[in-house]
Amino acid sequence: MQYWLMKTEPDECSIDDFATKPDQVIRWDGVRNYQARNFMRNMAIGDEVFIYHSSCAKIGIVGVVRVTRTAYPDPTQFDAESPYVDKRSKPDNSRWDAVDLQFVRKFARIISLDELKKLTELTDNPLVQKGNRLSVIPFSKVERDSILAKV
DNA sequence: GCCAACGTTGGC
DNA sequence: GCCAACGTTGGC
Repeated sequence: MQYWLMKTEPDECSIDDFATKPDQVIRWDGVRNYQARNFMRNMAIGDEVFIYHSSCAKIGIVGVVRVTRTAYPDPTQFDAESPYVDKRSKPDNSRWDAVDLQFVRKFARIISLDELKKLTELTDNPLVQKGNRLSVIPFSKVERDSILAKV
């Protein structure tokens, strides 16, 4: 079992999109950063993923989802209508990947960025470091447990 | 809306 | 391979 965190703008995809359809899987596409993509390629079925709401009024960790399908070519990169289209990516040499995710739980409250910054277990985690833009972040079990203890 | 920090691109 | 220019992220 591995642990991860993924950032999302709740206008695009929020924990409520998962919570309102807990039996459905949601394709997590649109990741266009190589480091984040490589982390996605390391995900396994059943891995836990914290959902983090960014660029919004209430920034922080809002719940947990799990991986139901490991990395596969992100179809939006070939979709001319998609804002995520990448004309340099070819179907026989795909550049970007998606994973499928399913709801696990929504926290009773948001664990805010301010709180996360105060957790000593997270001091070295990119999430709380200034200027970090990584949208898929691996978490150790210690880091993960420190967050669940705050819920 | 601002802007610092960052990743990517492309000319050389 | 270097690095300036550019576009994007994301907190404030």
